[in-house]
Amino acid sequence: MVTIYDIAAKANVSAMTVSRVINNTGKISEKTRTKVKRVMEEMNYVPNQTARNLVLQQTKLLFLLITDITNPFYTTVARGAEDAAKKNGYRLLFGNSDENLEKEADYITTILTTRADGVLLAPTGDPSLPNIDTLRKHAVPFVLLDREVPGVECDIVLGDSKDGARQLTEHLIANGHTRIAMVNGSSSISSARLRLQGCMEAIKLNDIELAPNYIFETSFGAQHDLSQLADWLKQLNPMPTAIVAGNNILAVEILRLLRQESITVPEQISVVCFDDLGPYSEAEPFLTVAMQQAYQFGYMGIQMLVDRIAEDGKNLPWRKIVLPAELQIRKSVRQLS
Amino acid sequence: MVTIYDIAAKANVSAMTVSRVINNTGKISEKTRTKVKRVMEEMNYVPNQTARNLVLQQTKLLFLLITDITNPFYTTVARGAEDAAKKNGYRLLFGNSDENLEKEADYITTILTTRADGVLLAPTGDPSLPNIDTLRKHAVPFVLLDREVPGVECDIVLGDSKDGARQLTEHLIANGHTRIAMVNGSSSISSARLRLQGCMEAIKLNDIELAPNYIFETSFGAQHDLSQLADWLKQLNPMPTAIVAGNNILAVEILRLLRQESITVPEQISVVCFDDLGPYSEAEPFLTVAMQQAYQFGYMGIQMLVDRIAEDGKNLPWRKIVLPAELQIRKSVRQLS
DNA sequence: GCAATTAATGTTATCGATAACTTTAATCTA
DNA sequence: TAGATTAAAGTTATCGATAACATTAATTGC
Repeated sequence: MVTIYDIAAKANVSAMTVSRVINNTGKISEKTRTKVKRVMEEMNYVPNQTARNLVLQQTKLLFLLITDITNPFYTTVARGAEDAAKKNGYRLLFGNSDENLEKEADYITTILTTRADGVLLAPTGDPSLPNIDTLRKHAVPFVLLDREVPGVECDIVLGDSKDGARQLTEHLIANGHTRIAMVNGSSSISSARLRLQGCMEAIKLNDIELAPNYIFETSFGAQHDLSQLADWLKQLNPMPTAIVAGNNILAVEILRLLRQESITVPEQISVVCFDDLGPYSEAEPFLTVAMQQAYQFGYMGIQMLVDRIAEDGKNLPWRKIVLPAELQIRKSVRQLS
Repeated sequence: MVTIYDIAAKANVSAMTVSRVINNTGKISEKTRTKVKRVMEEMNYVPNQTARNLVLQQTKLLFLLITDITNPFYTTVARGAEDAAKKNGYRLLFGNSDENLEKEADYITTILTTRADGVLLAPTGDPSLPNIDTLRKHAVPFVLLDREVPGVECDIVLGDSKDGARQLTEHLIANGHTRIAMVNGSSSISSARLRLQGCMEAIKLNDIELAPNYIFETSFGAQHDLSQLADWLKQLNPMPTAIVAGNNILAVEILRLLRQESITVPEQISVVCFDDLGPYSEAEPFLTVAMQQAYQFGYMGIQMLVDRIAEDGKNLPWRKIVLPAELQIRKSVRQLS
């Protein structure tokens, strides 16, 4: 590989002069500048970022750790993050924790080792606290994504989970539904808790009664096995007329189960959920959802992270951005009577 | 940040001894090993990968450059790639060229600068040749993904595009279709060419005639604007009874257009395509597709790349893997009399 | 019991860049 | 025109690790 010294030798200048030309710093005569540039061209010189990182003590690398790479919500987040990173002169590394605390811990180690300049992190849930503490201990700037963690004061981008869930539920109620069930992610995840709260509030405000077993708690990730969900559904008596899914992935699983059981949507049961289903939903607009501004999650998250890195964490107060969710009415809710 | 020297000082040994403990090399007495390890624990030591990269002349970083991050095919590829990278002790950096040659060139520069050890590359098409030449010039090991580029001898993972397209078309013909149109990606992309060929072969073998204007060429990416596609469709006379889409994204766009025009699928027109639509297709199995082994694309691609890096490009012959596509019959094809 | 091994550790140079300081030559000022 | 200033370079040290070689102490063999 061609180094700065090879260029220096061929151009008959010192390495420092070459460095100055590359970085446009210091005073360089036009003559040597063009000469050095020509030699760099000739020799196909590419700066060694590794060496630069070492001396500059920064990598210009940010890390985005998401919990489910197959979820279009996170794919879109990634896009926004990528664009914002690029705009700010950073590159972006991705990781996927699969809603798994150990994988998350692994990635945190990777992040420390990689010496990324900062992390945009969707924690797996409240138990992520030790992992986040590791970041803090090593003074790695980070911004949380989508989920709050009790005990962690930091910059964060959230969706308005409570309000979104309330909207979904109100919509069901407005369509005459009163037997509303909910399939939700783990209660150790702040957004899952808020979605449940939003749902319950709407129900209470409308003087509806809800049996406790109408709420099923599982993981936000794809289910390997639908049998538990199936058992839960079968045991409900009377059957709910509508199900609120805590996110898009759970909605897909519910749809899959209902197909399997030959229960039609929305004729026999209505289904709504949080988060959209990606490009496919445009072609076959079916599910009624509370749509989140996924791209903005990523974009603003990275923006806050970059600001935090620039401020060196000194005087900038913690910032919290809450992005509203918007009800997108489609065809998965039946109008009752 | 704690360095190897801080550990050395506190443990009363040399930096080299610490390095040996970290890397489990050389001979170290059990006593000093445990002492050093304890000090590392105490001081929260994390090795500086940047420094290591510099001296070892490798980054243990691989780069995956895909052409569309919103396409579930590539998301799944990414998963396979991530798993394979991890298994081989590498980390993976992603990039998204958006089917755009300039963005691709940008990423190639990033890759050179990052000093990634290798690249798994889905080229935007035949015009990617100069970008690939840049990689070659700098001796960066790479493996191509999904698309061949004339003039480039290298390791490559492909899908059997021709056969897949043939299967799709034969399926349409078997269902009584004879007026078959195709919406395809750019003919500067090898897989698009092969898919067209496969389609044509099936048509010819069955003595069907096909007007040239039944073939519409566009980009494999999402269309900003459906009007061109709409114009093309309207001008067809007679209307086709079936459309073969060159990939999943195009199929979604076609479905979107047909909805907009109130043309029902499959009643008025049948639609099939290459590549599956991700998890949703399980919940709402609708489109008949030629399913590709996306995960394997990524997994085997990285595996080949790692082998190539290990062999230092010397004696290993170029390898070409062709993964079959499998017809997945669902509900978007109408049986004609 | 003493040279020859071997085990355990230390020293120095290096990777490729940049920061901080130094040197040389050219230009300016009174 | 001498001394001060500035422009345009060059030198040396450094970032944090590891490779290669050097050193010391302990153990072995005959």
